[in-house]
Amino acid sequence: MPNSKPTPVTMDAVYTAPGYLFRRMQQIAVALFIEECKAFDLTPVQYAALVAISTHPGIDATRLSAVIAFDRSTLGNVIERLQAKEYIVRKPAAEDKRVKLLYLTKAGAAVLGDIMPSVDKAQARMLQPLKPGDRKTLLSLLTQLVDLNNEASRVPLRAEDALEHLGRSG
Amino acid sequence: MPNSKPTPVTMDAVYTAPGYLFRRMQQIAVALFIEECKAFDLTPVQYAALVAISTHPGIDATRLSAVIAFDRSTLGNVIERLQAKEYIVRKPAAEDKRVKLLYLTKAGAAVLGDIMPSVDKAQARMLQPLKPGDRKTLLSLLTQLVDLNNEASRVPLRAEDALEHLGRSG
DNA sequence: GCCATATTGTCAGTATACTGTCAATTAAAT
DNA sequence: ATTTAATTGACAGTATACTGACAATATGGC
Repeated sequence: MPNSKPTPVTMDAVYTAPGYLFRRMQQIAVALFIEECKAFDLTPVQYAALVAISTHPGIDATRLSAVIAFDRSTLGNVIERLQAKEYIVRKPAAEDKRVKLLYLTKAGAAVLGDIMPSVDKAQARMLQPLKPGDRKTLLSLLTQLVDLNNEASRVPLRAEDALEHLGRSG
Repeated sequence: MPNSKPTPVTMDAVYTAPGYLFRRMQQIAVALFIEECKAFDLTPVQYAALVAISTHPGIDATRLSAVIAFDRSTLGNVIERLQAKEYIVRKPAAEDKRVKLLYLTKAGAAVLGDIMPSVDKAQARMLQPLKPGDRKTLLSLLTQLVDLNNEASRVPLRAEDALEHLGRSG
């Protein structure tokens, strides 16, 4: 045995791990979103939920969680907060007493229209430090990776689920 | 005004936003870490903290938060849990009554050595779906982006802060 | 129609994260 | 030396996230 010493642990075990880098970028992305959108009192998660409800009026919570890939448990609280801010309303479904359907209010539609430029600014800022070509490359690889790893998270994205609610009385 | 209609909102406003993609990848990264490391009862955050304490024995909580770029408030709870698992100990500093210095226990060093292969497996799995060349490209761009956006988060990474504790009695 | 199964929303429990605040303590200014 | 400012660890409050469980309700096989 020429060398039986254990490999010394360095911080590179953390700094070069993709998981650590994704965590950092998520922190940075949220910070930039909050900073650019501080006039609107909406978090990134609440924004995504609003967009999905706007795109799929009358969707229910379970479908919504599949469409934006957020945990159903978590989403309950998000919906409560959006309701408290009077950006959405919940109406019980006619043919299924378990289900509550989600709709944007006028105020919700208004805030969604108003916040868009700030959201775009935040999204642009987080890629800003890269050269334009690199931005495209990163976005492309990131999109592929999220798609190819879709099943790995607890709540895989099921965009097509959004259409199911159209069969309801919605 | 040739067209005064508002732009219709689609889910692309969410799906193509880098912030959303980073959130998804973070969810996926944590899920894969937990799955690969379920035998060890360590979260990604706890793992990073253990590595940092191993690399910088006698570091204090504030320095630790700078070294792994975690919020100081959050880190308090993380340290408590690592202490409860008896992977670290806290000793009051001699020359500064406010400070508590952090050290790995034997059990902490052992679990860190044992968990490494599983951590590596998890990190490899999350990039696995990409071609090897694309993995390198993504990792390179991600590393650059995190570095260039360092100041944007509440707790920027300050790797050099780790050296300050060497001036203590530690 | 009845029973096993699945779905829906909800909740309790744990673990990150960030904001803001605080007391104790130390360092800096003068 | 005394006032001022900064640092440290802690805490309360809010907001994601995930696990596992639950009652109410629907649905399927038979």
